[in-house]
Amino acid sequence: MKRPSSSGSLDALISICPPKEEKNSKNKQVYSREFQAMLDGLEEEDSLGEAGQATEKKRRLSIHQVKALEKNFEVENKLEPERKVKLAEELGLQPRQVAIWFQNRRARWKTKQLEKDYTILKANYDALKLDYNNLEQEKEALTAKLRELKAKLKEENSESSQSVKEDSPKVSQQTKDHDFCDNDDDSIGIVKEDCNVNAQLLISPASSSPFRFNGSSSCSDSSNHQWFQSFDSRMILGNMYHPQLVKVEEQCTFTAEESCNFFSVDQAPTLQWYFTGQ
DNA sequence: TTGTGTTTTATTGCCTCC
DNA sequence: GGAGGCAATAAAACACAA
Repeated sequence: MKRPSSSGSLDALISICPPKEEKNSKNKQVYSREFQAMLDGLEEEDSLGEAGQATEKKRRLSIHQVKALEKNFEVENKLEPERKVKLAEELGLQPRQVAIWFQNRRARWKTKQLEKDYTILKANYDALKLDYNNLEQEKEALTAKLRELKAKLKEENSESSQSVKEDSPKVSQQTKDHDFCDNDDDSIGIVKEDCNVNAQLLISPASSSPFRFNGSSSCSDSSNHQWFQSFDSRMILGNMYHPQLVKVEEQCTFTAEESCNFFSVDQAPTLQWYFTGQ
């Protein structure tokens, strides 16, 4: 027994021959109370040897005892000394047995609690993972869309520049003068006033958080990178969107020339395939 | 019936608190 | 220093398939 130096030694001796307990919990359920009491009496006699000596045998608590202990555990999972003694008296157990039962019960409860916590954490993790996967898919879809748009833009640019060259070299020169991205500070000033884009972007319905961009974005900087940043910030703030998207867009780099042509005053209408007419 | 895995009861050793 | 809590573990009791 634990701590034999203290009161444990007496408890140890007594607990070797615990009071009335059924040998088999099944018996308790099968027989009547009176008959069971008789059986218990016989068992108790059995547990004491012929000379009344204690035979060391571990015994399970009766269903009744366990139920009572469970009830008490529900009320308070720790035992004050008075409660322990009272409970022990009520159930015909040694206070030490009650204490041990509570101790073991607390250990079981803790294990179950850990399992519960693990289940909850795992569910959260799975949900997050699913969300992440959806975002990844969304990211890929957007990247593909961007690539497609860039290709179309390039195509349009090459076509229009060819036709302009053929029609009038003077107009071509004018276009060049107003070009947004000639790295000239003055030209940027012009673009600031004129460059205004109304775009509507529809994201695939498979998206976990489908959003609709309906933006009017003014170019405030010659850097295409920064333009995309402000563009995305609006989307994120307006749609509670995830930050990953910002990263995606930041990674999708237009070359300086591409972005310049994109916002060239003269070439704004070349995005007609992209606008919805709103 | 028996082997094996699980559950329950009890012990041990260490730690903290008063 | 004693009381009590906890983790780890032993051992008995139990459940169950083969």
